[in-house]
Amino acid sequence: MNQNLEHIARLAGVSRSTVSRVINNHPNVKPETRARVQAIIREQNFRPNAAARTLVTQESNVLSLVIPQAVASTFTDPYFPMLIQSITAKANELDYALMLWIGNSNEMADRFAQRVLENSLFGGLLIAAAVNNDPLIPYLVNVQIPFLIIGPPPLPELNFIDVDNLGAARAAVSHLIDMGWKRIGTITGPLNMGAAAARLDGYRLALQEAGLTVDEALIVEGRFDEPSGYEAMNALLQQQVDAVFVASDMMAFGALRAIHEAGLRVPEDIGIVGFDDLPASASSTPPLTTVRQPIQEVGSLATQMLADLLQGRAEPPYQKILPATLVVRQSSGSNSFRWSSGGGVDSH
Amino acid sequence: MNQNLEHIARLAGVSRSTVSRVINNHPNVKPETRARVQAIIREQNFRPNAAARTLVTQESNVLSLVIPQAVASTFTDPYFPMLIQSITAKANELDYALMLWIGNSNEMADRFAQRVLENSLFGGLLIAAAVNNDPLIPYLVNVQIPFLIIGPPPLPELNFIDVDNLGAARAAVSHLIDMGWKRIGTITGPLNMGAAAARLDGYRLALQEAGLTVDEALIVEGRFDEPSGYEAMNALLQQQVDAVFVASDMMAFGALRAIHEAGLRVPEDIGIVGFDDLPASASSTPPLTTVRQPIQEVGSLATQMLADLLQGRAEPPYQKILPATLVVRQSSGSNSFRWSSGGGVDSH
DNA sequence: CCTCTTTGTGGGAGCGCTCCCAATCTACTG
DNA sequence: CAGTAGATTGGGAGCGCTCCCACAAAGAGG
Repeated sequence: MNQNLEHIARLAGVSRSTVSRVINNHPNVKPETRARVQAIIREQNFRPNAAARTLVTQESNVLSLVIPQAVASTFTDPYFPMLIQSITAKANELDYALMLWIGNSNEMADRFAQRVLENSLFGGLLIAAAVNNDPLIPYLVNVQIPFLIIGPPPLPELNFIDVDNLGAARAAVSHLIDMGWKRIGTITGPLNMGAAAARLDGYRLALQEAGLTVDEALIVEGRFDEPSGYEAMNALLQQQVDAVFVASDMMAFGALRAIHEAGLRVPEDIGIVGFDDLPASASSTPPLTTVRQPIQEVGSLATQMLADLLQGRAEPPYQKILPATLVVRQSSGSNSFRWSSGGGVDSH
Repeated sequence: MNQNLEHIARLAGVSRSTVSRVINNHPNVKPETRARVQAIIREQNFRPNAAARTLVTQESNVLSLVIPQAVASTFTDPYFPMLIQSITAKANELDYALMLWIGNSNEMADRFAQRVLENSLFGGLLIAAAVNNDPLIPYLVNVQIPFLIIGPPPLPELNFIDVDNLGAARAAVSHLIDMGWKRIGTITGPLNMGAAAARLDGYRLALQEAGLTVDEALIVEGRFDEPSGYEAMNALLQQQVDAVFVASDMMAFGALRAIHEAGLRVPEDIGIVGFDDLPASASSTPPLTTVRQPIQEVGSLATQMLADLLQGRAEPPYQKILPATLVVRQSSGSNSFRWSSGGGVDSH
């Protein structure tokens, strides 16, 4: 039953080698021979054995995307879905297959890393949302598999693509200061993740630059998801903040919910800036001022960069930082007089 | 540089075969030999070559999840993310790696199918959200790769897992009728998808059973996403519907937006029932009455069923239909008097 | 007509692994 | 203490492919 090159070769009256040449589009096959072989291949529904091929060439067209430790909520937030989608799209375009590894908090990180390693057949890896001290990174360095980090790299010499988290956070907080808010708090992501830490640094920097003191009581750590934003905002309301920089839009939605429940209005009573610019952020109540992260571009570029690395078109360390821009809408303050982007019409 | 069994064997002073036995946990290796070999493997950071292994055993621990044609919006809807997450979790648990294939509307379906086929090394496939006439299905049948459909099967004898779309839709619409609504429309999913068609059938059935006529003008086709729900609802408002059964929660959110924009209230003026029971549906305004689909369970079970098939623990056709239950909240009507589930407290 | 290149084709070797069988070693039986 | 079953180990074969080299066939040039 199992077909192989030899089988096709026999049917076409040629040799294994010729069939191989036809499949791999090598030159030096007589056009009519090529046509005959191709016909048989189609007719027999023959697909060359990927394992055998990989074995001999020592390379596969498989990339892996690794998300070391996802919680259930990771997937109600569109960030990862959008990232995954842009990665699969680019991978398909470049003719790579994508292997998806999502770590599970219950599983030991170490065992997970082992499993990923054992199964990533020669391809490269994309690591998203790595936490500090993830055991996978040292393993990979050790084993010399090409890989690229999506986000801030835990070590300086690694390949990575990131957005300018610090700069964008700083711009967001400066904007809140410009809008006249005084007591500005922040809701951070999990601080063992580089992106969350960088955004917090940006927050501190902006306050310092404006000559304001950083009050540690106004810094509350969240988990990037909606419920944690809700909780954190409730804590900040106790601290009488009048504005908040929230490190993700999902948390900002949670914060909005907490603020509304407390009977306060945005942006009349409290100013708020998010981070991500999710599709839903433009139509929240009120529309959210937020930092636009080019999520899809990050995914797409990450894939391209890894392919460059694998195919020798780039040398490590291969690093790129994309800008992230502030999108001013209504949640950060009544702004019709100074930030008149577009029509500048206030909500009715 | 490249390590192999022979290399480890030499270092441990044993043969290739023994190393293989250690790696595969075969019995009949003297405990101290086993320990020595394991030590060397760890020390050398050795990982057996997956391709070679697959080549000889003719089986791999790779499953593929195929989403034949996703649009960008597919991934702002939590349905697929939740499905993917439950599948990866189960796959990891069963020691399978997961390959993810997301079709792209621009790419020819046929070429996509070919690529999937060529790269799915011996493992089985999970097909989600298949559209009718997808060329992948006949290919798979032809090539005899084990696969399982998530959703209604396009052919009767295929392996599949589905939820009772028809029954649940019928219950949802019956509920609207029970709430006293008369002119009940529906927003369907893309009707070339089995699940969408089945939900529409349920809608028709419920109306017929209640002795109501089905008005084709009250049936509007959407694309399962928020914007299409918004558009469809605007069309239905023209038709003066007083209630709507919406085939996905995302579309229901869009419908809610359209209704609010039109200055109408839910559930005072219009009753609405969704489908999916996404996490956000419990906290929408008003909380959405919807059909709870056990998305995660579907993903998890699908993976388990495919593994059963691959490992010969089940014979095709292997089929399962899960119940979906109506969750009554506030959007379907003021219900404190007849559907007093829980406290039955109305919104204040 | 003979050499020399070019084009097209076939077959051997070998990628790293598993599986089978044979060989060896051990421990126990009568 | 021979005899044997069982445990342990080693090496050959072969999975299906690509790559290299050898060779045949077909032109090109003198």
